[in-house]
Amino acid sequence: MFKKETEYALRSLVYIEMQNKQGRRPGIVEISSEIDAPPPFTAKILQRLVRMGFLESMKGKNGGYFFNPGKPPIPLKQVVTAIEGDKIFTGCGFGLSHCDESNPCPLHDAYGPIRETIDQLLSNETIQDLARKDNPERALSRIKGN
Amino acid sequence: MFKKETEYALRSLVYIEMQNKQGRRPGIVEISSEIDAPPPFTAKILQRLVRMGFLESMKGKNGGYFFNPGKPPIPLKQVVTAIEGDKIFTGCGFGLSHCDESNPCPLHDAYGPIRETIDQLLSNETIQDLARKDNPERALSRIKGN
DNA sequence: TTATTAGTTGACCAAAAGGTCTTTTAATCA
DNA sequence: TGATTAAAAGACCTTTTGGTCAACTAATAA
Repeated sequence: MFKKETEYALRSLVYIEMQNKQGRRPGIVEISSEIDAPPPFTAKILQRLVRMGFLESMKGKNGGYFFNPGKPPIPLKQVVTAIEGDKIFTGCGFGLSHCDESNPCPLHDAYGPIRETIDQLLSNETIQDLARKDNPERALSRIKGN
Repeated sequence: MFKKETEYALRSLVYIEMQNKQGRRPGIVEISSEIDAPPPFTAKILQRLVRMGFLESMKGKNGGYFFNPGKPPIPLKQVVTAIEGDKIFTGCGFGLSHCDESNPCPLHDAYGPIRETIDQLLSNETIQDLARKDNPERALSRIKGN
């Protein structure tokens, strides 16, 4: 569904939000270990997310990653489009150009609802929603990757 | 949604079926041009599909690709899994392992229906269905890629 | 004010996906 | 049978994705 970079980004953000709510600012080593991702790759991805304004970071002792509590919750769609673009929300399931209601490709009618469902889910769910879904211990035990 | 190889495979198969129904056996040059894919890459993909038994080919004059009319229609899911595996039908949308009903990851409940919809569509639709969806001229004009 | 902690940066490497090219093999028709 | 047509096969190349590494910079606490 998503590429690795997007998966790691989503998992990192959810984990960081969970820790922030406990008053902690997790660092790269902790985050990458908890979400089961390679530390240097995780660092690179988080740097990008910081530059794009999704979250903030602090160097030095007690440093780490954290969300600006003043900002609104972040829909998953924002993260996905920032990393992968909007092809998944607009593109044709069959890989065809010139595919719309008036000139549908053979798969258009069938694929439309799928695209709709994906779009709605990722528009409505936020990082903060996901971090809230469970109590922290249970969520933590299941956020590990494959 | 799919990788290029899968897209080209599906488009090639639909085009070949459409031509077969007109009593023709299209070759690589014709197919790749009609579906807007690179000829050598298309050749490679079709060779694989032939080896996997999805269709047959003939060398020499009047040669080309064709389906064995005795075989049953081919669900899109068969082609997709043969090329990409079944990750799209079984994997977790969030990229997590250990994700099932009894131990759901944060996205599990929301993603389930999407996976279901995709699975059903690709299980029910066949190459032959798609080739039948329109009259050949209209279908041909819209099967071109992006 | 310096040692330590922790994020930043950019160059680099490896694997997979996407794509090309050349040689060989097989079928058919003149 | 030989010329022609068209697929088969495999080596090779390029780009993207995934991932690593080492040097650098900033914050802070002792």
